Amino acid sequence: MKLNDPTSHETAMPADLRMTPQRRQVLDVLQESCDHPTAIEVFMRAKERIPGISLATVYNCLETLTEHALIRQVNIERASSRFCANLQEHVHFHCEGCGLVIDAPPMEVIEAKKLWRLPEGVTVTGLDVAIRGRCPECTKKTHA
Amino acid sequence: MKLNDPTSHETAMPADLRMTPQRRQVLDVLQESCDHPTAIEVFMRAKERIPGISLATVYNCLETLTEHALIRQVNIERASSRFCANLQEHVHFHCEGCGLVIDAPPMEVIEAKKLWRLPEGVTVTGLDVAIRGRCPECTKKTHA
DNA sequence: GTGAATGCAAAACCTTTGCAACTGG
DNA sequence: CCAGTTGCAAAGGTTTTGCATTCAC
Repeated sequence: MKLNDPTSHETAMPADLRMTPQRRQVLDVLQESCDHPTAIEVFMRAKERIPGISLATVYNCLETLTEHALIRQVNIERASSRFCANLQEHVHFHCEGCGLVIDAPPMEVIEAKKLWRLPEGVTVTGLDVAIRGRCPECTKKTHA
Repeated sequence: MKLNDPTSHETAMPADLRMTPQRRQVLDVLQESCDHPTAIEVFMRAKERIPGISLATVYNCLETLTEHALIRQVNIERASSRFCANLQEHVHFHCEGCGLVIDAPPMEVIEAKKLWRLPEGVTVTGLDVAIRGRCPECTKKTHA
């Protein structure tokens, strides 16, 4: 049996993670999808394999799998959109410790096409960047 | 009277935007806030000034002000979080035409601290990037 | 056997919508 | 005056929660 083969749909579960059919299928669904499904979409696809699976379980699985780094949650916040009146070009630094949000201006013009490999022919109209980390205060606390 | 002074709380409304007390206060709240409030938070702060203001109006104002580029909406999607099992380092390209999401790997290691001006002492643990634009197909349609 | 995970239903949220009343230009 | 905006209430959709049942180890 293949273990830890990224192309396999039989990724080994970490030892500290109980392997249930629901978790297995949720992970499989995501490994077979390339369209970044929402929780609801994962639910519908998983339901084709485990008709009795519940939405709450899918949410549980997604959370657990994310915690164990088997999948990634694409949006930084599950929460609601935030707004700001700072119209200068800038990105956002989110402190994982205290939730602080700091505006960070670019050092130089950021050209997405030079930094990331994009398909030929795409048009880039904007860039939304969220930097995750710990603010100076929370960094100190971590070291303490 | 100061017009178009970004530090003023009396930013001139564009000629094509009807200036109502509600819009004025929602904009003022955002210009006085540096913590990127959510719609609900804007609502609560605006309520202190216009007790009768309704949440629906705040949503309306946020949408209108965003359309007129007087404020920015921080998260790309109002919609729900998406998930992916691609654990390779990559960012996401969202097509504004058809909604397609494409994974884009970095050309080289991205160092947030070199690209954006961050406060001294912060720890960076991750970078979430969403590139907005039009995929090759939708780019063609736009030119047609 | 037992602690953890599931399924279900209900609740909690956030956001949108429909519509009558109101108002800024 | 009147198109556009507001406030309210209700609906829509997503996510979370509580709890009895089931299950993986």
